[in-house]
Amino acid sequence: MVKDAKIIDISYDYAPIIKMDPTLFINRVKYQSIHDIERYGKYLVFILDTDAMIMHMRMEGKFYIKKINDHVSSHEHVIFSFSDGRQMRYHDVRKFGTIHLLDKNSYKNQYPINGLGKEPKDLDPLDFYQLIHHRKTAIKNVLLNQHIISGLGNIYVDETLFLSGIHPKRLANKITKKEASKLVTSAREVLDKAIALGGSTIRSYTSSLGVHGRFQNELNVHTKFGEPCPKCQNTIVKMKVGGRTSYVCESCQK
DNA sequence: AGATGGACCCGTACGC
DNA sequence: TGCGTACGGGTCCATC
Repeated sequence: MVKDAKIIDISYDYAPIIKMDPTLFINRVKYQSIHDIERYGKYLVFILDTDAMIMHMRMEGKFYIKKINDHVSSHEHVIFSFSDGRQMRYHDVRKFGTIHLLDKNSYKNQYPINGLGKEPKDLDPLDFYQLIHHRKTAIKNVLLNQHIISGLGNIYVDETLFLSGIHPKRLANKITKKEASKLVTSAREVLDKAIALGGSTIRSYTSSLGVHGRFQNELNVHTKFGEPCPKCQNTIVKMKVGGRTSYVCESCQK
C-alpha cells in the first residue's frame, strides 16, 4: 500500500527511463506524497501533491515494495524512498519503461495520456466501427493502435481476432458493423479473463509480487505455431502483420 | 494517410 | 564449454 506514502528521496541508475532532466525530476517529486493511483490504458498514473507521475512499464516493468536495507537488484532502475523506511523500486530488465511528470491539473490533456483511445469496456461497438471504417490498414494494426482503442497488446490482439473469426490482415475498411461489434466484445472477454488470471507469463512477465500469470494456459492461437486450432484442428500458422509476430488459424479467421 | 523499418534493451534459446 | 546471433515486447520517429 503506497497510498499516502511520502517520497523523501529518489535515486536512479539509468536516466533514459525518466523523460525529463533527472535532477529536475527528483527536485520536483521529492517531498510529495502519493494520493492516488490511476490507470489509462497501459499507463499508470501516481497522483502526487501537485504533479502526476505517469508510468509506462512496457512488457515487464514492475514495482516492488522493499525495505531500505534490502538487496538492490541490478534491474531496479528508479528507487523512491518513503518517509516510513520503505522503498518503491521500479524494476525493468529491458529498461524500456518510461516516466513522465506533469502538472496534476492538466496531465489528461497532455502527452502521453491525451491521445489515448477508449478501452474496450468503455468503447461503444458502433463508435469503434465509425473510428475504423475509413482506415485502409490491417485490422491488427488498428487494434494495436492505442490512439484508437487502448489496452490491447500483441498477445491479446491475436486472441481477440481469433475469438472474432477475423484474419489479422483484413483491411479495417472491410470490417462490417457486426464484425466491429464482435471485435469489441471479444476484446472485453479476452482482457477480463486475462486480468482474472493474473496476465500471461510467456517470456518473463510476472506481477509486481513475482507471481506468474495463468492466462498463457488459456491462449487459443498466440505462440501456438504448428499446433492444431482448438476450434477446427487446422494447423495454426505464424506470420508478420505490421511488423508484429502474429498467430492465426486461417480456417477460422477470414 | 499509411506502410515500413530502425531504434531502444537484454535474457533466452538456439546453432555451431 | 563457450561463443555468436536472432528474437520479441510497446512506442516513437524518420522516411518513403
